[in-house]
Amino acid sequence: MDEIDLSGMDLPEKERKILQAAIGVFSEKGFSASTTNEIAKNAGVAEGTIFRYYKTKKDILRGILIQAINLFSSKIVIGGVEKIFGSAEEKDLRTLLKELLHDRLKLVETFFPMFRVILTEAIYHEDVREALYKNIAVKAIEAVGNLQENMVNRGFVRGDVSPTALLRSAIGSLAVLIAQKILMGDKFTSEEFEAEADIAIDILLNGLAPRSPDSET
Amino acid sequence: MDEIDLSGMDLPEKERKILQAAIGVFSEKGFSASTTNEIAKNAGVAEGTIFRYYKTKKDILRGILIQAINLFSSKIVIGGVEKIFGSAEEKDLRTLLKELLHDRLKLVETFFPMFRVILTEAIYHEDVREALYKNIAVKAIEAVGNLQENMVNRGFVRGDVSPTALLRSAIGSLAVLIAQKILMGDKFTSEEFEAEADIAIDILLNGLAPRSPDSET
Amino acid sequence: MDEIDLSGMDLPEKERKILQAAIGVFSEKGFSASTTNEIAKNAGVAEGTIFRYYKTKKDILRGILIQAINLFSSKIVIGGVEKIFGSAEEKDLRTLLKELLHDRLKLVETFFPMFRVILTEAIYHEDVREALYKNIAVKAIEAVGNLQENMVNRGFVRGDVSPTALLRSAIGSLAVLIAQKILMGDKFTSEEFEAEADIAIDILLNGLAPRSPDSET
Amino acid sequence: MDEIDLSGMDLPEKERKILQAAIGVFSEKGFSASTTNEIAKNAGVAEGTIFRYYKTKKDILRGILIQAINLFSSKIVIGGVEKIFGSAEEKDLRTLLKELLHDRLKLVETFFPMFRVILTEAIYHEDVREALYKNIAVKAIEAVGNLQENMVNRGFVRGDVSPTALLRSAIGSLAVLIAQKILMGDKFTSEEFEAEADIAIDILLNGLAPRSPDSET
DNA sequence: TATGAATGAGAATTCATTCAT
DNA sequence: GATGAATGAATTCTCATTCAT
Repeated sequence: MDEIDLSGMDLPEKERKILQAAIGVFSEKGFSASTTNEIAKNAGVAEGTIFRYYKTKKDILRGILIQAINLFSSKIVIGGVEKIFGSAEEKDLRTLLKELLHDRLKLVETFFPMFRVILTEAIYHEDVREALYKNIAVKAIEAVGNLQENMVNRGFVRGDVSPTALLRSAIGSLAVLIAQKILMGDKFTSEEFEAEADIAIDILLNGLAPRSPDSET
Repeated sequence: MDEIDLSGMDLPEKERKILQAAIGVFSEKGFSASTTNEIAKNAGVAEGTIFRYYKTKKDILRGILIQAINLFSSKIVIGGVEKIFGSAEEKDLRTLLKELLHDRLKLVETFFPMFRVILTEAIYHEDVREALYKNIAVKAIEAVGNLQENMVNRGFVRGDVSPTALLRSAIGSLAVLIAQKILMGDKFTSEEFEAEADIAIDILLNGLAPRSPDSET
Repeated sequence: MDEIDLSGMDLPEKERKILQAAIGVFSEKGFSASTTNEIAKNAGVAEGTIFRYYKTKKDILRGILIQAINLFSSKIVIGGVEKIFGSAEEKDLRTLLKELLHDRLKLVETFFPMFRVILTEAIYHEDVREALYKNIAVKAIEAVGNLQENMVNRGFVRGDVSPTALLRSAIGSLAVLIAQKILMGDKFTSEEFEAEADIAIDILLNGLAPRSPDSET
Repeated sequence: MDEIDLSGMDLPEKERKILQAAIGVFSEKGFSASTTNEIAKNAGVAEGTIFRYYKTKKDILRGILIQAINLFSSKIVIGGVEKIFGSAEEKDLRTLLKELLHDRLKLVETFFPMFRVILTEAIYHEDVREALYKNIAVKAIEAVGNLQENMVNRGFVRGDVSPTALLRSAIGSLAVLIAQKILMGDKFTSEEFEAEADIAIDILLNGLAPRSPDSET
């Protein structure tokens, strides 16, 4: 659950180790409760070395945020969505959403420590929210906008709602499920999760209201 | 947005002041970054006094959590839902959900500092999640279960999903909206929020998929 | 040589101890080379206690400077001069200067650690010089101005030079001697010092140039 | 005001740069507050290089002191005095002292950073004072002794005081003026300085006491 | 020889907690 | 009970010095 792979981001060897260790420690205890001493130990460097790369403890956090935004914005997060929806000519939306859910779950699991750090910061700091919004949310909305027309044409989604609303509802439905799986994983067997996922997607697609009898055939 | 009223929970005057101040300070900076000195100042008591009521700083947090669970579990949180759904014989589900959304938004706004503290703790601590789950989630699911039969009979909701799933989807849809409103409030005018709320509820009720043409008449 | 008595300046017991210790340590090693740990030890308080009274190490220095200016400005420094010159109707200038020299020497010896600290700071910091100038030099020049008319009338000093010039020359002549005594004290027996002092005062009064023969009788 | 020229002292290129940079930095912040990192930067060498030439930071200071003593002892300090007093057969003492004052002022201005460093060290360290005394003061006294007989014969100075006393009084009178000019230069216009210098020299020559009326004619 | 990354001992500062009043 | 001064362990950060390249 530790050891996020940052090797893609070409940082000096030591800096990467420090960042990686910091993500682990911050994620475990939160920023303020973490000590540079512990980060140094986990990174396998001297405490002083940390401060060659990051002027202050706070700068480490900033470093993490920057990496996170790089990581989540274009390449992985948005890219993943586009790959799933772009390549899948033949699949119906239900299948696509299921794939998406699993993909996102894996993403969150992989980057869980980083997520936790960022989430906490976002909860407390306007400027972090702002940065996430600008760098991730805006791009995601754009990406959904691009997909939507195609989806509408294929009869997959309603055409009468904005990409924002569409995205929000999808995120809401899936995020709650993912959060539950991640945070209370031990209450969920895999099969249960699959079943719950199917239901959640069904509700997302068809709504809570009963279908009018004739439309179900 | 400050000054949560805990007067219902009969605590010694000073203790209440301390808790209230602590909620404010923890909410602003997080637990670890907050100092007992600042709490004392905000509470208008001497620093030493805090330690008459709470053996350690951590105990203050525990005190907040206990209050929070009391507050959120039965009376306010679940109670609110029951009142809305119970009393409203004549309204349709769309209206009820709208009312619920506004009620929950007001709740979150009122208790925002407390929420923030609890949320952060829940993110980091299994035992807090456990406590919240047992004391709040379980009750909420029960409450929804009780409502559901009635709703199904009135043709408001599908009868083929569990209360858990139902609750999860509803929470997902509405929570994202509330979070957005709370955290990025300045990007939302009231009218925009109303419009977005209507759409979110519509999606929640009817789904993302296009209704089959004949069912719309 | 340590233990400056600051008891006149009513400071809290602990604060006085800290200040006193700081003067000693700063004087011995200079500000930057001194550690708060050593100050605390010398003051007999915990290191943390220092920071209840002075937010930063630098503030301790500021505290010393303030005390020093209080001490040196009115009461002791200027006051001493006035007492010597004011009360002594019958004595000639030579005697007065001798008394002054001894008084100043004692003053410098008593406050040597404080002196050293202030001197070093003054050498490096414009603002300290400014403060000393405004609070001490200006007053001293005034005081000399007040004395001068009386002196001129009694035929003791020339009336054709400004108080500033007069003060400067007097300080120059005496300060070098005092500095030598303080810094190289072990090269000076008391008798030698007295002899040198007499000569220095004679030169100050009569100049380096040979007196014109007739004026010597 | 920076950039002391040490090129006379044949040191390896890098070593000279390091010393020069160190003088600048030490002079600005004092020894303890200066960092080898900053010295390296100012010298345009790597931090490690410093330690090839000087085993410790303290050794850099020692290096400066050695240079300073070389510089000030024979050549510049004493030499300057001898040149002024030796060559000037026709001038009177007032003129000579004026020339000396200007020469010394220029000297102090030129070597101000070095001066500041040495002065601070001398204030704190007996051994530095000792070194300065032996290498500079003793030679200066000798030099003055050599001049004095000639001066006395020409009716310029009193013959009844020791070279030491003579030197001390001269230094006292002129040093105060130079210090004031250097440290509070902005309070002095050039003309004011000249006027003050004339007065100081007059007092040094003729004393503070009024000349006996008949001797002035 | 020169470099500069890495080190770790040591410095200033913070803060929960204690306790005499 | 309430206070707030005092504590000192713990924390962040600095910097002279070393050493592999």
